[in-house]
Amino acid sequence: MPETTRPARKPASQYHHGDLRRALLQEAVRTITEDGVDALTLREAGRRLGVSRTALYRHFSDKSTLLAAVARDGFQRFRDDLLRAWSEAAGTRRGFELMGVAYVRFAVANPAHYRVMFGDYRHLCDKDPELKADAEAAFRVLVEALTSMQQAKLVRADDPVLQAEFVWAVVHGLAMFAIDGQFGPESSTSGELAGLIRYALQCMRTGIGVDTAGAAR
Amino acid sequence: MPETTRPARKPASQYHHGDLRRALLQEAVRTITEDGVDALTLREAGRRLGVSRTALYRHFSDKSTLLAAVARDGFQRFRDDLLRAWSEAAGTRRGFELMGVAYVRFAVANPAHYRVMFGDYRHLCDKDPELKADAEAAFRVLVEALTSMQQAKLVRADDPVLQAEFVWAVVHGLAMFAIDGQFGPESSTSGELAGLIRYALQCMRTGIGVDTAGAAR
DNA sequence: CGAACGTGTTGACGCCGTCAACATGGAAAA
DNA sequence: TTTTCCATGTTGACGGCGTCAACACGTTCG
Repeated sequence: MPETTRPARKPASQYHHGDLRRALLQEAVRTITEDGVDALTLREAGRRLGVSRTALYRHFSDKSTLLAAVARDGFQRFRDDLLRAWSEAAGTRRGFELMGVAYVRFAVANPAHYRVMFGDYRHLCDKDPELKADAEAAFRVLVEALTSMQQAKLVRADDPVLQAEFVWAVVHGLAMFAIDGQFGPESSTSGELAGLIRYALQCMRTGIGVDTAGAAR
Repeated sequence: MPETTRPARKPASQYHHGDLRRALLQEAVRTITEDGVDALTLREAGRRLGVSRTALYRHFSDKSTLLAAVARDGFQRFRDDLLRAWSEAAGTRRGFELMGVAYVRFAVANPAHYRVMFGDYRHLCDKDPELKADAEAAFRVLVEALTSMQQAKLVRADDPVLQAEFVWAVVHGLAMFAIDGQFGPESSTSGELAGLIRYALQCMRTGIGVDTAGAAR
């Protein structure tokens, strides 16, 4: 009758929650996504889960460790999204663009979560060393996509890490525009944003493409 | 001493501070730069200035309004830096690159301040509408530089705002790398960073330059 | 002179993160 | 089986925080 693994049971007595760590992480992500990171409160999270205010300390050493876990969760979902988009047309220019769109879409759909991931990355890494591995795993999707495109002669055969860092910079910047609206004089109509994305993709393609004169300097 | 429940008060000479608003802003910038935004406390700021914990409320409506003022201050210095770098060789490719370097240098020199500026831009704009104007003024430096380079036929004559947004995205991404270290496998030796910057500048130049085949799509 | 007002002060409130001490109950050891 | 142990959850307490209300001071202007 039990569903999953052995520790999965919460009978009459709810003294032990079952998987409080997971529930706390999930609740934190929900709160951050819905109301922003400032709205995240250990006490309130406990309240919502029907658990006391300090129960959390059995699973996270303090608040910023919880935040680091939120960031890790973000990088994992993020990597999944990128990978899914890429594998929809892997090895092609279209797959690459799908990945770019998936990137911006993630940031737009989870702006607060995205900000946690990149807002104080260094400090969070100190709190949970595994965060770095998750972040790098997401980044590696991009590096490997570029590597395979290099083999297909779709982009110039530069150092793929450098190339990936450049591409990341562009797409991250686009994501920030999408999240924050723009500095530019006027409206943030979604058409504007789409135009910017198209333009940036074109510049990027020209910048790293093979169909271009090589490198000076 | 007369007797009317009179607690110790400051000497009359210091009762009015003179320019408390400016001092508070300056102190907030200092704290954020030295110890990060989480270390900023209204009470502590008051303490450091020898002023009571609520004196601040005569000059800022709440804490995030103070933060918005910090961001404005940042955008103003930022604009100055960009403008100074550009005018060192205005109208030339070199001036443009100097500007890029100045951008990253600002972010590296003031990482926490930089994060306040871009961390929750939208929310801060709600708190102080003039922030938007300051941010746009900084952005305009870039737009105007590109415009003048278009006239000199140093870059392609695309919509200068779109072009500036693309360039901003690249440089902002580089700045994030510089602040956070990288995701990439290895160390963030300053040589690594310099290499990335050089590579990105080259890609960017190819991407927006005139010496390239025009636009597809 | 006195009233009004901008500026700075104290007191109080409720919320927060965190620590220490205690309670509980399932699993391992006896 | 019974006993012990330990991971997990609870209550109490502490100091710090942002903010509001009420009050004090000193300048300025009628």
